Amino acid sequence: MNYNDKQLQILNSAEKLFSCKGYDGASVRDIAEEAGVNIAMISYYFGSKEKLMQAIFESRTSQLTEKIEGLLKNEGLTPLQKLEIVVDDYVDRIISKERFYKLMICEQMMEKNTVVTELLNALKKKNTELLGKLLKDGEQKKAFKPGIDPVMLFNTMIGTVLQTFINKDHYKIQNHLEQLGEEEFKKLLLEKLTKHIKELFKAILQYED
Amino acid sequence: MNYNDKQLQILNSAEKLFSCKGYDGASVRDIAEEAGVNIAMISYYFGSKEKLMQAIFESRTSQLTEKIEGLLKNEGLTPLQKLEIVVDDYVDRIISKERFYKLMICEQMMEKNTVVTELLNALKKKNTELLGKLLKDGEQKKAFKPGIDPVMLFNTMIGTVLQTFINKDHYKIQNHLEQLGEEEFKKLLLEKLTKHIKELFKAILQYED
DNA sequence: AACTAATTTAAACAAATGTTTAATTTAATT
DNA sequence: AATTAAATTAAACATTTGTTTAAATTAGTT
Repeated sequence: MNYNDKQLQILNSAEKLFSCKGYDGASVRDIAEEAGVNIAMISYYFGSKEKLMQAIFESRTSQLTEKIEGLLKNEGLTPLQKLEIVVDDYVDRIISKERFYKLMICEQMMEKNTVVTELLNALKKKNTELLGKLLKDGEQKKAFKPGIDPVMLFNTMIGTVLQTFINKDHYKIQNHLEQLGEEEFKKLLLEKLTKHIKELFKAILQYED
Repeated sequence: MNYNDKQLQILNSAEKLFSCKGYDGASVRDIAEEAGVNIAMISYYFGSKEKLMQAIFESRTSQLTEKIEGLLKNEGLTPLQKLEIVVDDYVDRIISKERFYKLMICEQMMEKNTVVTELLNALKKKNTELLGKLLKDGEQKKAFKPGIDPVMLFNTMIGTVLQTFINKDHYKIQNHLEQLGEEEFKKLLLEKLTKHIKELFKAILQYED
């Protein structure tokens, strides 16, 4: 789908308000004001509030698995290297698209919008499939222990990152980082998180030697 | 706070509807109907919808850290044994109080209710403090590696469990467990999760030997 | 039985909700 | 310049929202 500037502005404002006030907590008037457009423009362009939500998810999740798919085909990398790139990619993605991932959690919990739910289910299936392949490949090459559940591994990665982000103020205080600006803090979190998750993965996936 | 039967019924119904429809998505009429009481009873007993939300959090979080505090004082256990009990306790708690923990995630993300936010912040602080002490103790006894961040460890535990629960339908399908009943499935998840998290913790906390 | 306090009710309140309308302005095409 | 299509607007629409009211009922006390 190709959106014009005004449509993109509405999508961004809606994503922002949905993520910090919730779907029902953010009114179309709120969204219109934030986007600087008339209320009627939302129905005009997207049909309804519900379809606006769907449009957010469709636009934000398109070409999401492509990067991982390309990575898996790369023959020059070891399974562990590939896995580390997957971690880098996911942590970075969640951090840079924080709002959308917050929205995603809510939608996964509530399951109010059928279209969104089905879109996310397809995405989860695809992701599990790709990670499963990577694990199987590593297993065959004696790089990973056998019998690792890709879903569990995925949940640890995503869960850790999201939980850290949901509690990032608490993390900031606990680690005495109050003086850091938002961008610096995000950078630090990204480094800490990728390191932590890679350690976790290596520890349970690799053979001790 | 001591609540009578009718108040408890309202609290339960509100928790249920808030967790599956969101705070703004669940109307006081919905809640009253679910609880089988007149709409006005909510204002009568709790003052307002907002204060009803606060009452849920206050009633569900009281005496939450006591168990962990008692555990830490127990001199007969090794730091690793204590940590494993903490994991058992948290996984079980989240699984048996799924609704409330869903609510908690939402509230942590939105931060709309100041009273709830402050209550949760105090809880996080206390939890980090307790886990930090346990890690320090294990460090001194040469059971754990030094320099582990308690917040990061906590986020991995809570994040993994919550993420698994948010995606439990997907987990069910991926592991071909569709025939299992809800209770059986929960039991299986509990076992899988505690095992997985304990493995993670041991792998990054203990010295290789 | 009489009285008081607590509970429960249906109805009403204003405010806010998502969506639509019909008129107007802007842009594009002929 | 005239015509058509697209974009934008303020106002109105019917519902739904959280809360309050004032009357009715129930329970507890004297």
